[in-house]
This record gives sequence, structure tokens and C-alpha cells, in this order.
Amino acid sequence: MTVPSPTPPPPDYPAYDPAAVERRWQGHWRDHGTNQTDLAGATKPFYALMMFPYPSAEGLHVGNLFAFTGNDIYGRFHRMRGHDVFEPFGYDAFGIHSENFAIKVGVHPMELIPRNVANFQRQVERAGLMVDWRQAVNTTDPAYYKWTQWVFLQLYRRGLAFKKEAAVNWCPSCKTVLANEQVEHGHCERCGTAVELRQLAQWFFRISDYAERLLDNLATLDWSETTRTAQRNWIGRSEGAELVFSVTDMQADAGSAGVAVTTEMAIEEDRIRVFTTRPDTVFGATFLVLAPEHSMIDAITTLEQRAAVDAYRDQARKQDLVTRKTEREKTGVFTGAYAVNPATEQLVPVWVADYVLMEYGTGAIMAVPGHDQRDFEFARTFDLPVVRVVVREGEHAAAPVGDAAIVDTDGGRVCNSGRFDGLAVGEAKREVTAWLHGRGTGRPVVNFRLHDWCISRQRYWGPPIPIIYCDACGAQPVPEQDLPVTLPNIADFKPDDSGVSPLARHAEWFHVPCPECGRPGRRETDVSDTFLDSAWYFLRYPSATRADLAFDKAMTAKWLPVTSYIGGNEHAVLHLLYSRFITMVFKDAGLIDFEEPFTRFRAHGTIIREGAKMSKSKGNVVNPDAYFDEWGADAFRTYLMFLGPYEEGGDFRDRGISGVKRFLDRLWSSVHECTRDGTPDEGVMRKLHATIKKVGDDTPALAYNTAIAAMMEYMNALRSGERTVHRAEVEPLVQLVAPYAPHIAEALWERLGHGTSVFDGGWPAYDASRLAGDTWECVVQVQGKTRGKVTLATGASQEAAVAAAMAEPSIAKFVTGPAKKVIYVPGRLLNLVV
RNA sequence: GCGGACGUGGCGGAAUUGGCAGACGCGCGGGACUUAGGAUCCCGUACUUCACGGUGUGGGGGUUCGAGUCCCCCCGUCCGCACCA
Repeated sequence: MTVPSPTPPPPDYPAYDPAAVERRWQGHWRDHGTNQTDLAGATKPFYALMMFPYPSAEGLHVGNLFAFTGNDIYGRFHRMRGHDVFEPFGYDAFGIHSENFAIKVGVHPMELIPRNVANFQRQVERAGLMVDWRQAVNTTDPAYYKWTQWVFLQLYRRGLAFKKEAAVNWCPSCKTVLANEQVEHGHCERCGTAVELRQLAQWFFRISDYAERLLDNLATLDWSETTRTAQRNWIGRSEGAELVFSVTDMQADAGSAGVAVTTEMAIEEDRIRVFTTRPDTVFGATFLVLAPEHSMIDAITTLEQRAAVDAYRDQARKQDLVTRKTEREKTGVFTGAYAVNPATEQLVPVWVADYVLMEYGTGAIMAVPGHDQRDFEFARTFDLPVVRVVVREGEHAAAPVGDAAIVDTDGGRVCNSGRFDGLAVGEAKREVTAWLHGRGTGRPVVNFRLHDWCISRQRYWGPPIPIIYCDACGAQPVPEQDLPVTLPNIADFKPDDSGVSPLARHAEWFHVPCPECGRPGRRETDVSDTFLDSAWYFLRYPSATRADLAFDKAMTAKWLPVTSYIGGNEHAVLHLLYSRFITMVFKDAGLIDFEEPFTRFRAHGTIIREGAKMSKSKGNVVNPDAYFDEWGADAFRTYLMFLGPYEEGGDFRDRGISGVKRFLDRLWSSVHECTRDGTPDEGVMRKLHATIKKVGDDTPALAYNTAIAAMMEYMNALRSGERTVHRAEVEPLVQLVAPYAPHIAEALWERLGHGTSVFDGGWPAYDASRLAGDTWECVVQVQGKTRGKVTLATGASQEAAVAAAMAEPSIAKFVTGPAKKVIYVPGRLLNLVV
């Protein structure tokens, strides 16, 4: 087919100039309040939340823009579908990031942050996000952190905030305490320095009280499965039993291992509690192991062993988490003490070893070397007895365990366990626990990995924890009317290695009267974790302009829980878990009437560039401003969404953006050149309806890349052979494009004669009856191999289909005999089996 | 070690969930219009074969009329967690 290509007449309309279009419409939106949500009057509230960014000095990162754009498309789409969409924006600007950077460049964070925020806001506006700036929040604003402190007081009042001395992770480089979850493989998550242990008094939130609820509710949430799995693993529920091993009078019985004693001989105070998920193996527990930090060690250690035990504990204390957690060689020391195995009533030695962790369970274990690999290794190292208590199919109870613990015991049966012999492992767990329970030496227990949330930071750049210490009254909460406890603007905000916040060096701030008795008191100098700032910000947005309360009850009831939350999977565990926790506490306190903050959560993917992660050191960071300048925000947004599935991310390649820009150019031309004369083409209109359906289905599913592909495909059909475009063919396309490329859509919508925003013009409907034509292409297979296709009338019978296929010589030649079987799937294919 | 995701042209990626593998875009090749083209438009582009055809979704096996998709084994990549009792 030869397509005539007449010389086109010079266009009588302006060329597409993204810079001009975008400047004009951003101004228009600002002047007309297009992006403002009528929070009080909304009838169909739709809270489209994205994770707020840390406003770095480098400005908006493409990763940020990728995340925001995806949320913006989602929000704009739902607005067009008739919802009152609220898309707020804010800044998570406290914390170690800002502080370290401020120290590095020698500018005070109080100067630096407003500068960064202004730059961020400029870029976000350039990107064309549908943000209602009236509701913006900034966690470093006293008007915001006043309420962060108020949140602390709510937890304090309910007994959920408490102070305890604990071994904490200390980063010698950042000079601060890190939460366990901020330590990655024993190194500081921020700077990579090896973490040490220090003992400090810290403020904690009792999130572990909520473990079961946080776990159970996961089943009810519309969240990415990966995120829910990550939370489930983090909470780490395990069912088992707590068993009691009583320590005997070690002086009298020293060295008498293997001698049966009765539990009455035990000293009441010296009961070692262990947690185990394998109570069925208690008959095989041949020794106990305590964590080096275990509080009973001093009491039970014999004189002869004291020196060795002290030395071992000292060494463990000095060891940083890195070596302690990566060094897998089993080390340990005997305490000289013995305890009674509650099942066998035999004496078993009590050891101390660092492979037992104080922070999990009870800090003590019963070692079953026959069926636990770690215990097995320990037993081999120190020549301790190994007993088999489980047999699997074909194994003998008397057979020794061998070179490794027998761990895979799912189908096994208990042996060498007295009256329980022969029970299946699962049964034995219940039976043994019940038996020991009856004897007062055990009980079923559910244990969680989740530990309490340490919110203390010995730093400057955060909200001061609102507590005042008084020698007479103890720790007193700052009265609510005295909030905020303002962070003073001090010049020397650098942490030192004293382990105390720089705030302590400022007498005029530090000394304050006790709110209870009025006598001199001292302020708490710790500031709170940034995760606390972000654990409640979604509650603040709808009430951001209210100075008199943290969040308005009616407004909150109207807008929350959040309809849709989009953010990075790096916050899959901590931020989302903490937010859920705070929400539950507020529910329990009667402050709100829901307990899960985010009805729907989707994690976006990450953008890499030319196959590698973007980083300053690689020099492959994309500066959005350069792309806004060269291609326009619309093309840049659309390109980011086109490069891969939104939930997986994609590979940013500079050259790829031209295809998207060309698409927008062609859209621009098509609208400007379209005609009202005549009637739209039937085939094109059918394709249009299919495209409306596709884009309308894909967009809310975050399948942005395929939605864009569908629009491009339609564009190809629309302009195929340089045909003249009919207005009815292109007008709905402007609406489909609008969430992706909002500026050009507004401009073209106006060009088409509309006086109001395209975002208030609804979403085009498709006519399902127009999706299918009168005929369809039937793929014909012979023996499952495609041999051709025939055009069939819609609703054609199987007989008609076979007849049509056999009429094609190119198909019929493969049919060597009578069809044994015919598979006919109307609308799809015909398969002849001969 | 445990858990999760994944593996498709030269590249980014599609595939209605078992039904024409490679949509869409980049790149590349050819052509039109051009003084010119890094503009625009049209055509082509998995491999192989003159062709008929054959072969192809990391590798091997299986289920099925039919497998990128489901099952088993293996290899590889990425991401969590990591002595959690």
C-alpha cells in the first residue's frame, strides 16, 4: 500500500511549547485555587497520601518525583471520577540527615531547612502536582512539633512511654544512639560505621503490647503482599512454652550431673525461665545457656567459675554488635551451676554463651543439641551430651544423632521421652506443655520478636521530649498548655561523645521549674526519633491550619483512614508499623474511631539509571530541573511512568523520553488540526472505546506503563496514514492523558472550547457494545500449532468456524485426517486435533 | 541459612492469567518531503531458511488439544531478615 505524502501546509497554530504551557497553567491553577480541596464541604472524600520527603539540600530527586507523580496520577484520576481528592504535601525535615549535612556545610539547620523546603516546593510545583499547599506541614515547625510532643504525652499518660536503661547501639561516628532497626548488619544505617554497645537511659514506647493486634489486623488491610509479609516477619510471632529450670544449691551438688533430684530441692529464687518453641524436646535438654547479660548469672556462678565467667561477660560487653552477631564460632563458659530439667528431673549444667540473645525471649534457653543446630555445635565444642528425642520414619530411637542436629522433624515422633514416646511432634508439643503446666514448671507462651520502640535520640535536631525532672517529684510531663517545648536556636548543636544531647549544655533552656512543685527542675535533653514525627502526620494534614488542636475530630472522621497511601518499600516495616501503633493507641484513647490508618497501601518501585542505582558517587543522578527545561514536566512525568511497572520501578534512559515527547507533540497537533465535519471513523471509534476501557482499568491499578502504551497505540491508529482526525476521536483522549500530563491536557481542553478545568470535566465513559465489531479474527491451530487465521462473524458456530478454516488451503494442508477433537473458544481460537 | 520477588529481542518492557510471544517506546534499517535534518511522516525490525517451513520466553523434565503463564528439579540475579531458641 502506498501512502500519499502530500506536503503539509504550514500549521496555522502555535507549536507545542511545554515551558509556556506549563507556566501558564501552573499560574492559572494557583490563581483559581484549582488544586484546593473543599475539606469541610466534600461529599466524596478521597485522601490520596504519599510519603512526605526529607527535603535534602540537593533538591528533588527523580526517585521522589517518580513516587509523587504516581500518586498525583492516582489522585487526579479519582478526581476526574468524581471524588473530592485531597493530595497534601509536607516535609519530614528533622533528624540526623539534616543535622549531619548542616554540620558538614557549617550552616545551622534552622537556616538550611527553610532554604531546602523552598527549593523543594518550587520543584514540586514545576512538576505539576495537584497539591493543596494550604494544608502543608513541616515537622520542624513548632506549630507541628508542638503536637508531636502532645502525641508523646498521650502515650506517657497511658503508661505506654517509659524510660529504661538498656544496652543500646552507639554509633561512634554519628555520636548517637541508634534503634536496633537502624542498624544494618552491625553497621550504622546512615554512615556505615561499626556500631558499639553503650548503656543509656532511654525513652521507649511499649509497642510490644500491641504486637498481637498489629499482626492480626494485617489480614484485613489492602496492602501489597510483600509489605504485609515484611511486617509479619518483623513482628515475628512464635508459639511455644516458657519452662522453668530450678537451679540447685550449687555448692552441695557441684559436679553431680546426672543425679536425679526432686524439684523441692531447688531454691525458689533461682528459677531460670527459658522460652522454647520445641517443648516436645525437653527430655533432650542436656544443658542451659544464659545470655551474657542475664541477671541471674552472678547469683548462680560458683566460686571456682567466677573468674572465668566474669572474664567472658566482660569480653562480651566490650564486643561490638558486628563481631558478636557475625562471629558464629561457638564460645561460652560454664557457671558451675546446675539446674533441674523439669521433665527428666536430671541435673543439667548451666552455661553462659553469647549465641543466646538477651533481647529475645527470656534471655535463656534450654539447649537441645540433638535437634537444634546451634546447640549441637555448642555441645560438640564443649563436649556436652547429645540425646536423640525424635525419630523420623525408619530411624531408631537408640541411633546416635550423628554429625548434625536433626532439625527437620516435621513428620517425626518423640522418643526417649518417657510416657510421651511415640507421640507425633506436634501432639507432643501440646501434651508436654500441658503436663509441665500441671506440675507448675511450664506454661504455653506466645513470643514476639518485636521489641519496644526506642524514641530517644541524644541529638539536637528533633523535638525535645516534653519531660521535666525534679529531685522531689521525679519525672514530670510538661503540661499541655506549656507546649511546645521549643527547640532553642543554639550555635553549638554538634553532638559530642558524652552521650548527652547538646541541649544539656544550654543552662537557660535546661533549667526550668518543676511543673508539679515549682522547685528547680531540669529538662529532658533527649529529642525524639523522626519516626515519631511521621507516625502521625497523616492525621495532621486535614487539620494543618488548626492552631488549637492536633487534629479536629469531625475533620478526621471525614477524611480518615487514608484512602490510598503510596510510598517506598524501605518504610514497609518501621514507618508503617509505628503509624499503625500510634493510630491504635489513639483509638484506645478515644481520640479517633478507627485503628488502622491506611486502608490501602502500595509500594512504588525504584528508578535506576542505565542499569545502576543512582548515586552521587556514580555521577548518574538525574536533576529534574534540567529535564523540565528540556522536555517539559508533562513529558518528564509521563516518561517516568512509562519506563516500567510503577510498583517495580524502571531503568531511566535519557533517549527514551523522546518517544513520550513525540506522543505529546502528536496529541497537540491532532487537537489543533481536528475537524468537526463529517462523522468519526467507526474503526477508530471502536479503538477509542477500547482505549478508554484500558486506561480506565489500568490507571487505578497503577499499571501506568501499559495505560500510556495504550494511549500511544490509539494515537497511532488516530493518525495512521496521515488521516484527518475528527474532534470526537481526539477529545476523550485529552481527558485520558490529563492525569499523566496535566498541563497540556488543560491547554488542549481549553482549545476544544471548554471553559472549566479538564479535571472537573469528568472521565469519559466507554460503550461496551462498541468494543467488539461484527467480526473477529479467529486463530486457527492444528495440533496446537498456529497455522493461520480466519475472519468469523461474531457469534459464529463451531461448525462455521471449522468450515471457514478448512476453506483456507494454507490451513487445510496441515489437516491430515478427520478431526479427533475440536477446541473452539469463541473470540479466541480454533484448535483442530487430528 | 531462612523468607520474598524475578529471569522474555540490541535495550526498557507487553502478553486479557492456560489461547497469535515480543504490544508500546528506544535503538537500528529502508523510504517520502527536504538546501539541510538530531524536525515531520510512512514502511520494516526475535532467530533461521531462496522458499515451504523450522526454532524460540535462564537450563532440564512433566501436565495439557495448547505452557512465558501450572507442577518438579537445577542454574542465575535482586531485595528483606539473619545465632529469634
